[in-house]
Amino acid sequence: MFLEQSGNRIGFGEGFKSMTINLKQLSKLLKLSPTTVSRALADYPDVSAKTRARVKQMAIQQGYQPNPAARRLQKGKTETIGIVITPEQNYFSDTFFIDLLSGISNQITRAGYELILGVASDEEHEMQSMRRMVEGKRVDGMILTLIREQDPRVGYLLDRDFPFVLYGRTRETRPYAFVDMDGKQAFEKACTYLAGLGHRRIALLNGEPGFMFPVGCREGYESGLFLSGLELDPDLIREWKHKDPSQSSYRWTLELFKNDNPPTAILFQTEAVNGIFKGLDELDLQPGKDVALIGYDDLEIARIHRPSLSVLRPQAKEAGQRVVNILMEVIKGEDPGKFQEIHQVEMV
Amino acid sequence: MFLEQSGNRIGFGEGFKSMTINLKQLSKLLKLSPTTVSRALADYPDVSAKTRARVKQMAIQQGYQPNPAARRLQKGKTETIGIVITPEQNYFSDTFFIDLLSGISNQITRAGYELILGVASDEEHEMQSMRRMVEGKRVDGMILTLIREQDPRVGYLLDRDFPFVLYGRTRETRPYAFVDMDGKQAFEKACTYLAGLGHRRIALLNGEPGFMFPVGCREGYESGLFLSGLELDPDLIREWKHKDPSQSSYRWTLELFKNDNPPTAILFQTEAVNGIFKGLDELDLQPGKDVALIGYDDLEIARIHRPSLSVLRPQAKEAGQRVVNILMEVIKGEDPGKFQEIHQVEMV
DNA sequence: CACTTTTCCCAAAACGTTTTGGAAAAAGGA
DNA sequence: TCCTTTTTCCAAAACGTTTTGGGAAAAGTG
Repeated sequence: MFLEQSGNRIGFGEGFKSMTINLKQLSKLLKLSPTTVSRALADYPDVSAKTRARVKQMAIQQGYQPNPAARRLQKGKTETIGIVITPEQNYFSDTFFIDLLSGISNQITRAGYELILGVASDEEHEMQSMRRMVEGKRVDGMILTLIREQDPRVGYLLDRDFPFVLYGRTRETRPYAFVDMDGKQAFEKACTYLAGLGHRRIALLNGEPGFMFPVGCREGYESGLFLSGLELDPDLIREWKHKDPSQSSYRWTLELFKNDNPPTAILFQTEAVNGIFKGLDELDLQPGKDVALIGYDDLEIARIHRPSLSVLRPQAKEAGQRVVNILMEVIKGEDPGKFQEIHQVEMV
Repeated sequence: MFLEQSGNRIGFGEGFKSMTINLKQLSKLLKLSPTTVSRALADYPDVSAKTRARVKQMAIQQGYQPNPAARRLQKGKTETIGIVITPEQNYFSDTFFIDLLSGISNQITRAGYELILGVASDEEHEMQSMRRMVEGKRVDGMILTLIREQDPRVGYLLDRDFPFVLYGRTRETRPYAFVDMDGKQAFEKACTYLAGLGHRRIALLNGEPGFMFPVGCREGYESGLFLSGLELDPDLIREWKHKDPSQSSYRWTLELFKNDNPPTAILFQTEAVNGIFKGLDELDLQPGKDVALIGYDDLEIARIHRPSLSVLRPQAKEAGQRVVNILMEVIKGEDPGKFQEIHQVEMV
């Protein structure tokens, strides 16, 4: 048994592999018990101001960092939260998701937590990856994105009373926490705006059916038409599917203009942008001139290269931070039903 | 002291919060010592085949998973590896990076490890995030991407003998492990291919100076010109900068065609694609017809919507898997210098 | 049979924290 | 002064694993 092998500082020739100092070693240096040092660092009131200061100073000087594994074991918390992303869904076709992730990550770090990431190729692996995190006691909470109308993940987590927050919404009667963008309001605004410019034929190229977000967009679109006194033409609404080339945004764009009375404006979500441009190009229509376009998401393409395109820009970073703050509350035991936020979307 | 509060299975009304079973509880169920159960699960030879089978079956039946925190504390390994990404660099403008991440994540999961993610807005935070992981004993190894010619991260990790693998290369004399794409060979091939088609004026719109990858691309470009008997015209080489609009790929595209003897083909990296298209559009030049284009990276735009564009497609997913496998070896103590891989890039 | 070897199992220690439940010393109150 | 309260510290237990160092029983060996 050799407790004294600290070996710190009094340098060997080579750089020591992470001269990691212990609570025990630190306490020895301070001639205090580990208990006191631990409590000093945690600002417990039962350690005098003087020694607390002394401890903290020494801790900094020695570069002491509590071993996370030990800490987690004792506290019974992992201090990490999990997220699973799926490449399938074109996640990264714009800066939106990275902004969201950025907000999430920063806030998590600020809380001293860790973010662990799973990448799943499909719905099944998505669930599998999440179960590994939850059942393997690897996370204290989950963040869910790309929510479906019927989302098994939500039921799973609710069933076992596991903390989570949705970025988005789903059809579920039990209360749960979410942060969502107001797609309805955004599309309504965009629609009335276009109508105000004189457009009478406004098309909606809506996102993948099965997901929740397009539902709101459609509601907003319909409500916008109604408010503007325009009637809804089902032929001006299309839903593209990611996996089916015959129902791609490109195809649908071409289809839209086969109409005897073609649209003069199109509302869509970001993922459709390339298909739309390609389609318009083929039809010799100039975006912004022959056809007005308003897309949802802070699209790089739109911002830099296509001034002809209006966008609805969600504040993704802020939303990410909110998601984390809420999740922390839920982990603490707060009622998830209290946290249901719908954020407004600005039009640019 | 209440050791018997297992409370498993014999259900209460409500679903128990993650009926997490213990090694101790499991061993009690089996009437074995925790030691034996642990060793049975780890396939130690000193437990009989019969009990090993019995243990494993019970473990599965009870859904036993070892507590990661406890395991990590005891083993002195975190069983997690870290990566820091930066939104700045347009990381997500194409599927390339998500493919890389996907390969990394899957392989890490397969090894029973965890991937923790940092998102840093700039170089400074990038370093900071990495230090937190390394010095906070939160990871066993690091994966680095977007490597600069002079990259302080590499020096930092080498100095403290911490395991890491680069996706890319840097200027550093000490041996280190990396997986890189052969940008030189790819651009050389592309260049000679274009020359073979009769192009005599081939431009290079190269990536951000300071990063390592464009260096190889330029070498390949120059070598390709040489092999084709073409002479190098410095006026056909431009380097765009992410932060400087006056040196964007868009601006440079316009510039290139102010030349008395303008290019008939352009080589570039993916990030420049939008600027180039915008520029060509403005000049009334049709991509693929008036100007041949070859871009590096598996660009969604190119694949789906712009058949006129050739691409050099790195096998990002496979590369990600290799990075992880190599990192595992380095963590085991293998000499990093042994692992230096340069992957070929296919032209599509 | 007596001895050695092999097979199979286990008690105890260890990993590095935080928390629990005091206890000694100092301060306050009469 | 003596008793109570407050302040300040600490020893020991606990978190849930894996590893160490045997030890008892069973199986070979002569």
